[in-house]
Amino acid sequence: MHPFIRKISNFADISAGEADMLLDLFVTERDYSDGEAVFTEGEEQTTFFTVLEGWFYAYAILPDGSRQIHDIYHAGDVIGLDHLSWSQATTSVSAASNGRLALAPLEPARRMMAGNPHLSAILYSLHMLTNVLLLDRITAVARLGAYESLAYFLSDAITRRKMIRADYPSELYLPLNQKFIADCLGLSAVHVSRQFNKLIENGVIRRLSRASIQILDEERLRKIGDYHDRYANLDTARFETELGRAFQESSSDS
Amino acid sequence: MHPFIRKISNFADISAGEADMLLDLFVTERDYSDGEAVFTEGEEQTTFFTVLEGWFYAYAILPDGSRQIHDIYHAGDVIGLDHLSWSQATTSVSAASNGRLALAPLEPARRMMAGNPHLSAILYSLHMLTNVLLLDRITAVARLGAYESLAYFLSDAITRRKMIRADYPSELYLPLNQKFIADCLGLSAVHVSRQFNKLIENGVIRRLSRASIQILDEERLRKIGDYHDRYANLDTARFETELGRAFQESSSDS
DNA sequence: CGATTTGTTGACTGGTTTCAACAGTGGTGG
DNA sequence: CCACCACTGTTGAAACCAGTCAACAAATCG
Repeated sequence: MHPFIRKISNFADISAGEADMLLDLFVTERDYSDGEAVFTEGEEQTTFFTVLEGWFYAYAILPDGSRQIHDIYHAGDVIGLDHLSWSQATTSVSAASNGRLALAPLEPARRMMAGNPHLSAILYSLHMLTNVLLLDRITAVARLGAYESLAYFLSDAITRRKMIRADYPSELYLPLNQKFIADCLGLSAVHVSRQFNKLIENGVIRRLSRASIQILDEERLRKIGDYHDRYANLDTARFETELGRAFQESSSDS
Repeated sequence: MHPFIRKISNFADISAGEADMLLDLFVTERDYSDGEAVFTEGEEQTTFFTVLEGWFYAYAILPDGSRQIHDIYHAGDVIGLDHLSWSQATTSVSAASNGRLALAPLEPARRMMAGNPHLSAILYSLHMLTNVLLLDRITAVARLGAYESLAYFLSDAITRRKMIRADYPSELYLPLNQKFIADCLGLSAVHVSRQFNKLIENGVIRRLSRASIQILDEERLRKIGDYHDRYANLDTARFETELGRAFQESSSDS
């Protein structure tokens, strides 16, 4: 199944026809190599994206040259929905590994959203979800120490992986170097290294290879990072019945 | 003019009829006194809100008892739009001063959004705006020092005030104590006090009374906090013409 | 006017950064 | 296949920023 549809079906019922409508928006695919820029802050935008394969990330560069990473995108995630409201990108996005994106021009997407309020509602909900997750991240970054903050980061990475494969194994493949993680959390790479080893010492995780770790005690990791699983609490029933029905009624009304 | 409409008209053309449709959603008004809870994380929700008067804020309490403030709401801001997707509140909201809210039940709101894609698009855009602002806040909190971070906070407060009155004076009324600001930025109250005085020493701001300050050098303040005015860059023309038109066409099509 | 809350100041502590040197790893080309 | 090189992660020492604690001052409220 297409990763985008797989992700959506985690929290919303979507018919085969609707899935096709969504996928029809993505008229182009493109490969990116590790480190390649997808777009840069300020550039004029005419498409949005979904990740087919690989890791991508959004970031900003500060006046002093340091980098703040805003978000990491895995297979199935949507990139650049904000291009619907800003013609110019508000952040920069690059590839964190070799990968592949599907591109959807904005115009047909706008029409599709207008014509299909149910799908529109799903995208709306997806957007709210990222918003709530962002608030959790602010909390983690602003109020937790480096050790806890890193635990939060890893918990989130696991949870997001599980969205794509429920039976995701306890090995977590993380093709992100420690400078990268540091720039997510507002820490220094050196300190991330220390906290990483502290998690290993405490028996919470184990290193399998350079780019992958094994989670030994997932529950403890989540507790350290005070991680709330917002996906689980997303009220899909309500969303489907009330919001979806309201939209569907109205579109068949007129 | 109603503060909610005044805020929206800052970045979207809205007809008198549409404004009335929106305002009709708010069937109740209620007064809150300083410190009173509007709702608490986990509580079942059946309405969303807009601020008529006073200051409100969203926050979370961490396991160690510390508080992270997620957002501050002024007159015209919307509270609890996420209740459309979660039946239970994901954060807590309280009054930061005496104030007044207008309440809108969710059901009619859903129907209105489904039936009027133009208004729906406006709300969608409003949501994207808060999302982009959140990313800026993460950057400020995670990567800037306390001095810069405070400058960011004040810049944002000014900008948001100006959304309601373009001719807003250089005096900024801030009925928020320093512990409150500290909890926004993930700092200690003591340290906020020190950075505040540093801004005063440097001639950037001046204290008028306990609860209000005067901005002496607004541009410098923004520069210190690396503040980007996202409202200014919101592409209203594109939003109005393309997205609005697409929605309007489709609703008159069928 | 006294009581409570809020802001200020100083000394101390602790977490995090920075710098520098080094080790391990992977990749590349000879 | 090996030698070399670049990149990434590790470790220690020192500096720095921010937190904590405590005492006090100032403002606000009843």
